[in-house]
Amino acid sequence: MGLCPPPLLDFAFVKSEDIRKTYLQSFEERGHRIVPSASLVPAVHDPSVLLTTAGMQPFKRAFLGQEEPPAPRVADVQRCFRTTDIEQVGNTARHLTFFEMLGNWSFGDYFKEESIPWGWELSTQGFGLDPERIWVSVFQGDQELGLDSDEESIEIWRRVGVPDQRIVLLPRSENFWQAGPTGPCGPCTELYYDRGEDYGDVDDRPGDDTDRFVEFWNHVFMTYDLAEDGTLTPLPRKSVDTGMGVERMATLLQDVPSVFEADTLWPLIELAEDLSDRAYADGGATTRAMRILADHSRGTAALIADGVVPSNEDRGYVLRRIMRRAIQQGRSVGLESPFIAKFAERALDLLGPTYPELAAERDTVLRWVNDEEESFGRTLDRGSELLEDLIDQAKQQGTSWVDAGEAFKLHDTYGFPYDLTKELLAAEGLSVDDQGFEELMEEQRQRARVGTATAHGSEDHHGAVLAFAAAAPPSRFVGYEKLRTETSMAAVSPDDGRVLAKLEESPFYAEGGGQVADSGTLSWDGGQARVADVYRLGEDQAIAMEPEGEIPDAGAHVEARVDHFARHATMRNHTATHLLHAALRDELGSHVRQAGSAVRPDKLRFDFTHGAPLTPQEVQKVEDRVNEWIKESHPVRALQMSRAEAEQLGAMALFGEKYGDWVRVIEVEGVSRELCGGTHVANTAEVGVFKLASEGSSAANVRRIEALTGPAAIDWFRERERELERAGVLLGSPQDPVTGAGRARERLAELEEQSRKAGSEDLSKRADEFAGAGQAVSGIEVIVADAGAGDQKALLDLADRVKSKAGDAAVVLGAGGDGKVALVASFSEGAVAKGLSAADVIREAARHVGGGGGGRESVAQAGGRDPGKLDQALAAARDAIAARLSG
RNA sequence: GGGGCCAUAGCUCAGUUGGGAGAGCGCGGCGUUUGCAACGCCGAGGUCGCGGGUUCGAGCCCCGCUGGCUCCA
Repeated sequence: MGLCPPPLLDFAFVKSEDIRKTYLQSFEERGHRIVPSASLVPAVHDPSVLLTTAGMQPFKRAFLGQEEPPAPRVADVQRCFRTTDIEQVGNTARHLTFFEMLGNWSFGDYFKEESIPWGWELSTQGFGLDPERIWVSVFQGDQELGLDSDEESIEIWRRVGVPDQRIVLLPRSENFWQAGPTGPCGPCTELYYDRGEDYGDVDDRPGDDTDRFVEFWNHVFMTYDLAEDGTLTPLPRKSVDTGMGVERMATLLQDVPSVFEADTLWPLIELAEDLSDRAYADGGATTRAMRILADHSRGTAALIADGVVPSNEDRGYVLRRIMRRAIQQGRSVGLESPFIAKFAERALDLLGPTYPELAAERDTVLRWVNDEEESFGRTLDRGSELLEDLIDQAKQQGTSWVDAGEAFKLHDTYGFPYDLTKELLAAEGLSVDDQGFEELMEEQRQRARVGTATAHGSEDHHGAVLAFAAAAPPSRFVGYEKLRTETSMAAVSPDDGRVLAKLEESPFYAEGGGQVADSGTLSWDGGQARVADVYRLGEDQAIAMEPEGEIPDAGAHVEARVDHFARHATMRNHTATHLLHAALRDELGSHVRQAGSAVRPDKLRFDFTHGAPLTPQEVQKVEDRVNEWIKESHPVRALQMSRAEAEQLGAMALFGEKYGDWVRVIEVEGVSRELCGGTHVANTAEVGVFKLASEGSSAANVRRIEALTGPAAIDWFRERERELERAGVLLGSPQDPVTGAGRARERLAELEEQSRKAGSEDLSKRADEFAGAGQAVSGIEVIVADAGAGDQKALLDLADRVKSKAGDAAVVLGAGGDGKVALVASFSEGAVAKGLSAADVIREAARHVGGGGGGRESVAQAGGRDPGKLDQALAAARDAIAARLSG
């Protein structure tokens, strides 16, 4: 290589900002288009991942050939989030959950010949790394794949000047990349930097799990398509996917021991030191806690800014977990809540220059972070109380441990961190069985996996539809302009009772952006079909139809007609959805973000992030606001503009937009702008009327509103009106149901009072009668009688009165009617003292009427189904009492 | 996607083989007190989340739903 030019960067002063700039500039100079980081929330079209876990994620569809890449050569810095190594964070010098990846990409453009030398050049000249300390790894080949070692890469490395002894061969597990069980894959080659023996052993090698050799740049060469049977077919367009971790590079270039000391994270550690009065370098536990706090709080800020909300499912749960871990670690070093917001703010300060879109969400981030810290505080308080009980129990029983099952329940059911359980127990000299706890955790994981595995099933069908659509050129969608078109059938294929069809030109909207697919008809010479569903396949679509008559051949002339009535209803609901979104943000705050929606002809459903139920006042204000906009007749337009323009105009973007040059923005003049591919009315007045029908929740911190517009809303009002009328008729005042109801209510109270009085008098009179009709046996007044009528409660009441009038008494009363029998027994203390048991007596009696019963010694009740035998039952009761008293 | 727990008076909750719906705080009235605090007595307040089922009988057992909490994927 000859003379090395002086490094562009001075180790001691290099900032992470310089690393990003150097990298991106270098690739820009090499013809790459620089694109902004995608959101941490992946595109809606990719349900396979929860979060953006790698730099290549946003380009996955481009690599798979399902989407056009923004350019043949692209470079970017991508924010990423990964929880696979979450347990390692804090323990090692390099593991993080949130990190940034620099990457350069070739979509069928350049390959190894360019990628490897550029990697070398930028590492040594751009970043000024010592060439002598750079090692590389190369794929060593794999028998199962039938591949030899990657000689091409080895040859190129030699050529740029890496000696053989610093080229290490690694197996498939390390240096062969694949996105999944099938699909594009290929060998990779990695650049390592030797940090010296201070960080490991003399005989360490790249690929070993120590901190001596730091992998800082991976180059993946997508070469083959891996089929299900394991065979490899060369890809028509070979691609390159590389990734360089910003934090790792900063660690190397700033010459600090771990990623936590690099400028991307250190200010967070400093904050922890300031607030806690403890030193990061102090010892194992403090160091670890501050590292976790730094990493997790940064991840928290980034996730929330990208629209994730703490919750108990999916990505919301990932967020909650790291938030709670961060809070707990903070507490463990003596921080006093609330403190997470301070870390989130500093994290946003750090991320802001690179990702202004994150910094813009500051208020939202702080709001959720404070909310969650508060609710976690409640969880901890409750858990502490439960744990106190366990500690008391253990002490009382004199044991030195707490059952693993109890500790697990504390964690599983009440969300109380296991670490904390152990810590608090240890302070009381108690322990818990770690292994038992782990076993219970494993069982829980097993259950979850089994459950998940049985859930999926329709993947095959999706694949079949994809394959069908791929066989013909993409359909032109004309549904924004036309609801009817004459075109020809591009492809037809039977599919599980229905028929898949593809049109050259289609007016049917395919399900997407929450809006359901259009319904309609297809007709051709010799038959017709109902359009049952329209599948969205990227930019393309396929139709599931239910034909009558002959099935047409591909190429047949067809007339496609959208059900315009349903379409127009859907358009009203879609525009209303945008109005609702805007009204919610106005009334509740800018933390409100769409979290899913369903726009259908009959109603609309809108999920959004918000931490509390809406008050009736809020509901009314939102409804009023939407109706005002409708009344004001705002024009609604669909605009095509560049992504940058849209951002500048402040269009509300949904999570996970794609890298398109042009975006479609729906503008409700003076009200809102949203990126949206759906169909809308031309003016808000067309919505007619908006009625919020229900407000509830779909997950923690996510509210769900269902609403109606136009005729559907009017139907709703009519239905209410009819109900009111019916109620009025029933209440005898059809004109004024409310007065009628008030009157009925008063009358009811009056009658109840009268009835109670009359009953009470009657009861008293009858009690006198029964009390006088007893028979004294061994000093106990035995009163057994048929009370005529009454339910359990009335009989009990009566029996108690009789008892209190008769002195020391054993009272058994029965009543029959309507196929049922009620029996009660009420015995005085004196009677019980003589060995009588009301429960025993009542059971004996109940047998005769085909029932059962029970109770306490002093009071018991029973029922039966044979009123005709009530006399026998009462006789049995009398006998039982007599037998007991005389015996 | 799969589990666990919870829902009883305005609030916090108790209610243990299924057998008369409770406590504390709060509220109202009366009393003691110059007044307040405190205390005493009396009282109002409940579709036991909703809907089914089992049973002679369900707050309690079973199923479904709604809402909340929580773990795992």
